[in-house]
Amino acid sequence: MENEKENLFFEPHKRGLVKTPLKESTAANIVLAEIQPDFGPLTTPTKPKEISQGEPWTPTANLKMLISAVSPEIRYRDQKRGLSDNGNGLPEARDCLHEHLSGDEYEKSQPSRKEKSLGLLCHKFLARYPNYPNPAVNNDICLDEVAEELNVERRRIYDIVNVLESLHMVSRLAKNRYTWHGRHNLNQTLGTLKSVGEENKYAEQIMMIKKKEYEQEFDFSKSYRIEDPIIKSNTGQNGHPDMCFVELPGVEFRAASVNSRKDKSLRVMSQKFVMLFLVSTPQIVSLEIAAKILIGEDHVEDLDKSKFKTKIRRLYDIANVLSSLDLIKKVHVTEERGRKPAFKWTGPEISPNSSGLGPVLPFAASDLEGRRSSKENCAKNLFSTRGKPNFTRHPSLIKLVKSIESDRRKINSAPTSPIKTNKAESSQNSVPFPSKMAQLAAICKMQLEEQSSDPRKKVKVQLARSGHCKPVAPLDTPANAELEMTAPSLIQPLGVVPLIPSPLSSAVPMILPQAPSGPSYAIYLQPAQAQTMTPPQGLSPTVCPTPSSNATRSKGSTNTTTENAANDAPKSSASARPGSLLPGLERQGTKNRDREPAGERGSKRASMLEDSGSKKKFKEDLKGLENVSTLMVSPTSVAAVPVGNSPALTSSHPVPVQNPSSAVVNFTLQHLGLISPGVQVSASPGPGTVPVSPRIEAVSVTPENAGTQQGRATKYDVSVLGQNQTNGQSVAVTGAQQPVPVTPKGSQLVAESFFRTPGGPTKPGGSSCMDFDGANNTSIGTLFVPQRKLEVSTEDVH
DNA sequence: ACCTCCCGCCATGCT
DNA sequence: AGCATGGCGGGAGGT
Repeated sequence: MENEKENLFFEPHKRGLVKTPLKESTAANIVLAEIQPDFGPLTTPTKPKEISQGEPWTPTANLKMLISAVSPEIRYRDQKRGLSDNGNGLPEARDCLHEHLSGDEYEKSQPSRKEKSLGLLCHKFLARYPNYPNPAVNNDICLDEVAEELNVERRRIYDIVNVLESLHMVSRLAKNRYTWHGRHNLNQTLGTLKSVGEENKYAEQIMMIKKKEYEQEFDFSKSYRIEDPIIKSNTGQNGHPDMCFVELPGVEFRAASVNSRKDKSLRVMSQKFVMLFLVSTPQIVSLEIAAKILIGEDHVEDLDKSKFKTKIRRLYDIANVLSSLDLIKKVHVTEERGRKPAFKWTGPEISPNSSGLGPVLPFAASDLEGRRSSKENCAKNLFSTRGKPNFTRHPSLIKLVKSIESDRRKINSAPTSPIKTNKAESSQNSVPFPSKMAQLAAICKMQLEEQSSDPRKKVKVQLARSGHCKPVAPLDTPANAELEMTAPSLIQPLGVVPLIPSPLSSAVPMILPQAPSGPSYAIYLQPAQAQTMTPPQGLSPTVCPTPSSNATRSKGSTNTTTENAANDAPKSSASARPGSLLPGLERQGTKNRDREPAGERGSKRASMLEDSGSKKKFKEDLKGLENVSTLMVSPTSVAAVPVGNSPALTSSHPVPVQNPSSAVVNFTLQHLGLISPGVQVSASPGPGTVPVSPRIEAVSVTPENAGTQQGRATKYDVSVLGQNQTNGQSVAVTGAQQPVPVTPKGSQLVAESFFRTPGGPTKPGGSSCMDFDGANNTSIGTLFVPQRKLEVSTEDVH
């Protein structure tokens, strides 16, 4: 029943009509279909495949598909094989080919394991939907259809969807059906996750683990136990209950039944994993540490090797999806002991609580109880943990959400129509370009960069633009986003607002319909604990360092660099960029940009794009910077930290998180060797604040596969880095030019389906930054870092 | 030999 | 009972 019903819905991207249940019939057919598309795109603009057929997003999707096809990995493989099809690397295509091929060829054609990777699959999946979908359009996703179209088992789709769900990029509508939200909620979600992570003292936990590791190193006799008592103790005992699944209004799980599943561990793990990145200063998290922390929360005691291994496996799964989203990228941290797989956050810098959650909490607390029941339905399971839900939504919000949702549903259900044509056109337009591949690559790259960079602004997208816009919505969106970008305020506000955690204030915002700039839904989840909790930031200085500069700040520099590096492969294609030329492409690029402040991205982009040569160089430079910034290694660090350093850890009270956090961060960094003792890292709070400025003694980076580069080891001076960053930032700022701001942000649309709360953005507790500094100073003095050298090498994520 | 992580069995829980 | 979900870990491809 539901199935049928679900089937009836048509997915936006698909051509609506179809939905035949029939298709299940033969996989072979499916395969073929897919293949065609894949091939087709390269040569023909037309989209053959059924999948995207008419969708508005098709063009984009096609591009993405192509890009993915062109991905370094694939190319690499092709080279090995000697295959050089244009991007035919896609598995599906191969499958089809099989029939025609024989023997070796067949083997060659067979999809390699990589081709079947979750990351690639996720790319394909993401290619189907716009980053910023038009809420007015039906954004339903039918898992069955997707699985068929992508020619994968449904099980795989669940893996992807679960992670996306954890980021609120999709929400479950019903059995087999999800609604695509894209990145509209991403910033908020990340802000919330960051807040939660801070509350949970993840930074401290990370420190503790590292500390232990160090100690162990020194003390060879000790065995390395995965489990960390400390961690354990920290968790939960501190009075910090585990967190609950972070939910955003409008994004919550709709199907109660579905929602109630048991633990949804993958979702929870995903959120926690993301939290680790958000709270750690270097924003590099090794799988080992992540696994330990995640395990620690649940059952420290049980830790055993197999459990650890399983956790690692899951983390890889999650990491693959996050990588596809350009939120993280794989790197390696090399220590004396050896290399450890790790991931670096390449997503947007998030302001500490953009969502404003922290403050909100208080209310939540009251609500909690009442809400709890309802909440349970929705999310409780997510974060299973202990019982108390840390975050919840304000009742009023819930109501609003419901009404909104209902509206949205209506809208969605409404005959959407449209869209595809535009896309098709756009896609075609793009086609004209000489080298499609190049274009694609460029696009991809850009997108990646943008995406990764910052989300800060989320724009809502609305597209209001007239007419065709709608259909095109997705595409348009980007433009809008850009416009909004101007309103970095969303994110930045942090600085402005005093840390004060005014719960109320935060709460209020939520209710508000949103300001134009506001991120999409607001929401907040607050921990049940709120009571105990003090607003995280609150404590300390309210001052925000860089309010004005936020845009420029760190994020731009760091993230950007990273992204650039990551994306390099395609670079050559940059030329394609000319947005004007390619509507479709452009749009995509734009989309990505949305998140960020226009300035940074634009500037970056511009520079990059301008000439490939310079671009390349630029890229390299960035990369170097990136490496540095991210990793910084300090060979000699010192060690030991006073355990005491983090009283907070031990203490259960709601101590001001930030202080501890900052201290922790510093501590952590030092341990890691990322920063030298003298150096302090600023927490990144802010939207862009630059995180680290430590001097790096030596960094060795391993180039990613992308080809990017060369380089391996490079040493950077801090000062240099700083400069670079600065420059970059400034540049970026100026660069703000993003093309297109066509529409006024105004987005009235907002009202339609989404409502955003201004609050989130505004409230940010910018404080964290400040706090950190203070904390750092103090902590720094005391901490010692063990000597070790760390190297980080970035690799492409498979 | 280790790192990744695909694959799909099978438990869980809703319909 | 049947089906949708998704936990889980064996084992194999990659490097």
